[in-house]
Amino acid sequence: MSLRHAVLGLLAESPSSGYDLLKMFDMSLANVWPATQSQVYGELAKLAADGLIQVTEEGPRGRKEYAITEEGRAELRRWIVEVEPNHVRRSDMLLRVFFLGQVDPGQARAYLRRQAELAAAEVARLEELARTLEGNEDDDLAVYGRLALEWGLRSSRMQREWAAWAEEQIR
Amino acid sequence: MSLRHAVLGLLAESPSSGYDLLKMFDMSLANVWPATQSQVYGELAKLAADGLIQVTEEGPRGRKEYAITEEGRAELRRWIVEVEPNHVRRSDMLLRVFFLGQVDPGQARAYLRRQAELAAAEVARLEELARTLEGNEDDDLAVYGRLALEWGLRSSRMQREWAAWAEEQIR
DNA sequence: GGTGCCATGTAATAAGTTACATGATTCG
DNA sequence: CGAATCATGTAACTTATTACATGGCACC
Repeated sequence: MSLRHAVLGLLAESPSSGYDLLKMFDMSLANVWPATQSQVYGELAKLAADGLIQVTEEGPRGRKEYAITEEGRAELRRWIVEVEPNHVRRSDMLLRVFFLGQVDPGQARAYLRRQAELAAAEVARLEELARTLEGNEDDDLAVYGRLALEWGLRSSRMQREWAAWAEEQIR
Repeated sequence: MSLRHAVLGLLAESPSSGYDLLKMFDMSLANVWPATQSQVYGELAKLAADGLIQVTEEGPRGRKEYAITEEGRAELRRWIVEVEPNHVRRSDMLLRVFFLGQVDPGQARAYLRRQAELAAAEVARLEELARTLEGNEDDDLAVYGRLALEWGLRSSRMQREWAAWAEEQIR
């Protein structure tokens, strides 16, 4: 049920329309919890039905602005502090590693080299993103988003180094 | 479509029944691509219908042993070397980080401390697992599984250190 | 007047989880 | 003979993806 809490979390920051939320998903949550348009609109309807958010304004073109309710805020806090993050993580990148014995060693090394390159590119992308965000420490989302970004950086660097190490192991 | 390739990969190693595969999923792939019983049996039926695997033996209690076909092996190799791993990764642990401004700083720090502890426990679990597996380098799965295990170790250590760092940032 | 963006929704499909349902065989 | 384990399958539900469908408004 994390999509629900992602929407709730964004609305806790500021009232927004589905369209606004979609942009926020693409800009700030894309690396952590991507969501599609159809998911967002559907979830907004359910959250409103459950009283966790409300329509506060209707604008042009059928625009509906939603705001979080007190009940919604309580639910968000409960989720943050009481619900254990679910630690199951699927990785088809690692799944392929298990089966690298099925291809020849040259291909296996090439696969790992490619993963190292992708990770290096990701490090560059995130470093660039960090520069873009620099100084923008106004809202909570930006402050705590930086912590998440740092996680991404460390994770990508780790993957780059692991892949290089793993390639070495295949002889 | 990774479940399909996970099953194919295990069958490439040795012919097995659904029941056998389920145990392999729980033992070796649990951290990388978990699967449930109903998924495995369903996928076996589809793979057989598509000619990528075949029933090679019927045992007691309706046991059906499946083996990969040449077609299946080709598809597995194609997937390993030609299909780009999908790099989207959802993390409700990091999603909560974005919204830590919604709870008080003490709770935010407690959250990060808890994540550091969970990561430390995971490091211990994987180190123990590495010791258990030591010397067992007979089959490809064990050899390449070690590479995946190393990824898990590095990842958990990174997370432990990141969480400790992040907790420090909240003042 | 037309292009681009704002804005919302639905439908179909795929993937994953949980629960239900059943029965055979082995071993002590 | 009873318990544990082996063994397979189906159904209901939830979550996520992709595609379809529609139309208003602003600005040039």
